[in-house]
Amino acid sequence: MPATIRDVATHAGVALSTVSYVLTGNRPVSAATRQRVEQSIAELKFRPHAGARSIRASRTGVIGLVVPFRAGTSSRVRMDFVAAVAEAANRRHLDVLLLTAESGHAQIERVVASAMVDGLIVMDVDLHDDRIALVAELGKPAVLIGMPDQSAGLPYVDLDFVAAGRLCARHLVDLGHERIGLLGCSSTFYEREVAFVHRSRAGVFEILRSYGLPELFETVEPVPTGADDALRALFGREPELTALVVHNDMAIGAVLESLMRSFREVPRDLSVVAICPEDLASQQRPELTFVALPAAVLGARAVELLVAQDGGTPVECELFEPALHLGASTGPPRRAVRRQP
Amino acid sequence: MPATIRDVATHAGVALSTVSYVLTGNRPVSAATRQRVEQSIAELKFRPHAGARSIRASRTGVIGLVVPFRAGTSSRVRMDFVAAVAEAANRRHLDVLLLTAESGHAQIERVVASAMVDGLIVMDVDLHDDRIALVAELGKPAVLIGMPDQSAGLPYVDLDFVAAGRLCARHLVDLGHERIGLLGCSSTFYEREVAFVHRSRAGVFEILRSYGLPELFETVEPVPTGADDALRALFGREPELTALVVHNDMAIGAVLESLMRSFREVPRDLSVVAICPEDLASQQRPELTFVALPAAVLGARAVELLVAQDGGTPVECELFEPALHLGASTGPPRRAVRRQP
DNA sequence: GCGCGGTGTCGAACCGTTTCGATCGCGGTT
DNA sequence: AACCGCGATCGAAACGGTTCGACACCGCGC
Repeated sequence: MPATIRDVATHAGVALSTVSYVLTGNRPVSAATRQRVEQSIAELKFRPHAGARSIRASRTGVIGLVVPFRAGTSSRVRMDFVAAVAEAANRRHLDVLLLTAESGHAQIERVVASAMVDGLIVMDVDLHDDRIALVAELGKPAVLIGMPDQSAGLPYVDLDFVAAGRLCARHLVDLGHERIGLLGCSSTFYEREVAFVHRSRAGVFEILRSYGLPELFETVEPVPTGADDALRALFGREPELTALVVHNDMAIGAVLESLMRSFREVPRDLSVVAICPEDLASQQRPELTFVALPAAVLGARAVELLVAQDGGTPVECELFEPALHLGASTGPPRRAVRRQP
Repeated sequence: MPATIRDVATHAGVALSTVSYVLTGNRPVSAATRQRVEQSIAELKFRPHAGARSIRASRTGVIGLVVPFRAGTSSRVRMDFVAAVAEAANRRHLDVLLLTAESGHAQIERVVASAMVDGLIVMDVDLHDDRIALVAELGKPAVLIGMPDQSAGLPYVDLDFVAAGRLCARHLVDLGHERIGLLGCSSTFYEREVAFVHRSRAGVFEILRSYGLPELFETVEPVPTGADDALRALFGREPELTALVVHNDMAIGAVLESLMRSFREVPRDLSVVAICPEDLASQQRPELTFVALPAAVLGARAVELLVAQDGGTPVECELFEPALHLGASTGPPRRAVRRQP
């Protein structure tokens, strides 16, 4: 029912191939002919059939976004990434195919092997991620969002979470804190060795160790009492706790609320620094000192690295330098002591 | 480079068309032949080329999910819907193309006209939504998530938000509350006439009016002070406020926290009932009395209505009956008065 | 022994596009 | 006047599948 390129050719009185050249620009067409063809295209409301096109052109204009929606991880950061990738793709005139199957191997393989996508962006990367080997051997352009331990030659973009962890811990140490706790994501993240949670913890611990401070760490589980439980455990191990690093965008609000309920005032009784998206930090009371997680930038950058690969550009990774933004949630401990490493 | 159907045919020693029949099942094939062909398919790791297939079969196995990521609406409910649709689609062996362009007309038209999708699911429907006319005249199967004022013959699934609003208000009235406030979404939602926020307000107001109670309403803007501002405005208009309906999944936590900061205890000083996803309600302190927003069910149902349309089933809409779940956040006001309509 | 219907398989046409090689018309050289 | 070069256009062959009509083969009843 819809018009085909043949209909356009007939209507414009030219050869079918000429229409194609107008469409693709793969050969020069005289201005007069081009105009006639374009008019016919408009009149017939012609749209090239994406499938037919993909078969010869061997590209689809679609990128696959691998983002497993695992149960209980409806994180807001993830959503920011998806939105950023989609927007960046649209700017490049690409569409986005969502690949959300939980253990997505079969889906990834199918979608690539049947030529539905030109490339892949893989989110939610683990340190040892068996999807990486799969994606690498599929031979399509691909970019990881998140730095794995070995990337099998795939490019990645990521925030330098080790540096982010260091930044948070050092800021608190510099303020004079000696008992600093880390609240992370849910324990399943650590068991699965999700890259970013591991790295931020490594960065925090590195600083604490270098100052001879204890490595206090608790996960925050995605249950109603998660924040309460974690804080109770932390204070149980170290009653003198004076500062907190929080790397868990879903739990930040609950942590602050839990502190309020237990009558600990931030930052008077407890300093808090978070690793989270900027707007999330500025929505809290008090406004947080935080290391920004620039999901929009990373997502957009991933798309750009992906399209660059088509151009044959050699693989390049990008690790973004984190920055600490001072807010109203950190200050010196009650009895400040400045330490030397 | 990848194997084609011709390679498989040669390898298996059968005609090309026979392989196709094994693949599609469009004609009977003897068990012996089928087995030989399947073996060849496996050995050659053959995958039918999706584009080539789509051209004759005139279906792609992809559905388009229209979900504009408008700035500042990174709502968690939206994410739940996306996840639910994706999961339901996967179960049906369909893939999901994300259509997120902000004013998506051009993108929707392009994707449908170039035969990239077999059907559309449209989220985030407004009362008067000009995308509906567009989608309707494209002539592809489509399902709306959200009930518009006129659906132009398109089927929709939605929670009955008017009934949900009534349920919340009536529950509070039944408990004896006489000064009930409604906290809605951001004002842009009401200006755009997003369907669900309008309907829930209509339902709440309907009950309040029928009991002769004042219609107290404030929007909660997506800014750090949004919840504080809204509550201050509400108490400014009605200092005797004893109950709250909250329909804003992004603000619930902030509202509760703001109440706590102003030393109002829930439900002793103020009853709160929310319209939100179940797990969000049970994550709050105290656990909320709420009307569940069953995103997973609605999303899955939308996919089913979509695939049913291919079978030529006549269009059917589904409006889900809301249910009130009692939690610990509602109770009688300090001085209970039971009212008659 | 022969025609019959039904099953399985084959070859060829077709889907809508891109792309290759060839042709055509034209102005400028020699 | 014949020739060359060149840009614009054309026709036909791909691309990787699906589908239609025909045909070969089989056991069956007469």
